[in-house]
Amino acid sequence: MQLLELLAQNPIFASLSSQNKERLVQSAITRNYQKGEWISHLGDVWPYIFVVEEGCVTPLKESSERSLIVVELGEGEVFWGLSFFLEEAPMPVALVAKENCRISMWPIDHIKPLLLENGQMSWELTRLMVQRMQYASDILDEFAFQPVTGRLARLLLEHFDDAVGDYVARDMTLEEMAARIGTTREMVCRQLYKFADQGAIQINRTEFMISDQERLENIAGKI
Amino acid sequence: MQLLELLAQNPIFASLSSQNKERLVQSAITRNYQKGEWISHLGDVWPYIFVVEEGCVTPLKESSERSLIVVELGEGEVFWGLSFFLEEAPMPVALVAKENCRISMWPIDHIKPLLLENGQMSWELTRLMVQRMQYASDILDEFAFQPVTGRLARLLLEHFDDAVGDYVARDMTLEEMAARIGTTREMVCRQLYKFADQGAIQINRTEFMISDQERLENIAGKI
DNA sequence: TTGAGTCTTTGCGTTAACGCAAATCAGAGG
DNA sequence: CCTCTGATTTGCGTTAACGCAAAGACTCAA
Repeated sequence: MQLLELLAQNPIFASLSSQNKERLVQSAITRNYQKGEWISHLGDVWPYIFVVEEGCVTPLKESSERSLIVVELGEGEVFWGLSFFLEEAPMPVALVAKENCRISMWPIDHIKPLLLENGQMSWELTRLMVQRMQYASDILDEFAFQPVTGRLARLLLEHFDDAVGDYVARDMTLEEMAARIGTTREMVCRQLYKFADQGAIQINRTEFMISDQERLENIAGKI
Repeated sequence: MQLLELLAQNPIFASLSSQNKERLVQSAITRNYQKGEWISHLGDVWPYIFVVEEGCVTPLKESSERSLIVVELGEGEVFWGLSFFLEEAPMPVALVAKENCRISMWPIDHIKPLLLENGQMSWELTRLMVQRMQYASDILDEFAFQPVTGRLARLLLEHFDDAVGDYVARDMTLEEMAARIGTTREMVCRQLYKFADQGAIQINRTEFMISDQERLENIAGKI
């Protein structure tokens, strides 16, 4: 999709005059990234806001030995570095291209004037921020209150919703699942086969299906 | 301190005309809460923004059997329910009075017009939001990557900074510490005495001191 | 077809975290 | 001073989570 169209469809940019939108398209810094390439690093001061034009970007946290995939940003989604709003604030996540992708970004100087004079744009930005807060809050909930078992069950339910009653290819590696729920690939593997023992799922090396959704939901919610 | 003065000192409200500030003081819903009283509950739709006039309010998360104290809001600090910005969004935390306190709050209808016409106010609000994000992100980091040991060490360092080299009263219960780092009081107790064994702190039933700050910092950072 | 590289699976041993219950202690109030 | 209440401490047993290493299986390209 054209950048202009993406902006028009995004609640944050939609309220701008078409002249302003055009201008943004002109001034955008557009870049392509290969799968696996790093767009920015944890701790960077990275004062940009960007929109994903094509492909998929994943913000992720890292420590020695572990990483945590926080979310996936697909076409049309907007994200920004904290120092976009707060000078010197370092990135709390790194940005990595999950697939080959193209993003368009703007430094704060290009956007702040628009925000200050355009209340609606600020408002929508604030709303998006609140959504992100809500999301972050849910993740924290899981980490604080749910054991690995519950977090994995939840991941399966939301990521493999088309696997209810049907075998589908396992399109996430154990490593990736582990990174999404904050554990190790071995743990994920063991848990998967434990779910299978309990009859909630069926699994083999390459395929997978949710055979008893309700049971899996119980595991996700209550244990 | 007078509400008007609190508003004047708060970055968010400071940019308003004094007339608008006066008006806010007039229209504020001011309430007193007893220590331990609940101001709002987890999951409520609570479309208010408020400032703590006196005392201390703690947002906390709850599950059966556990609770997690996210932060403490002291005099002059501002907080809001998510549905202040996002209709129907439920509170991701409950609000509890940590001490007797007084807060002044406003429903969204009173604030939104100010935000839309006052870019500076929106901007400051956004900045505060970003700070909160950063904070939330740090908490998530701890939960995802740090074991109980590290989280507790960190808590000691930041909450008992006056205990470096001096005995101070233990003014947090084990239960409270547990709630701050997401574990149980027994775990906290055991860990404290383990720190003492390692020579990082000295502790008895009522008092406590950090005898080797550096060692504690090592535990907080690296383990 | 072979071989390197990548994933997955599993066995084994270790440490972390937990839950329960009993024992102990400090402080408040009579 | 005595008692009661609530907080702390500790012992014990159990489960969850982990790390390492080895063994299979699959992919892709030479």
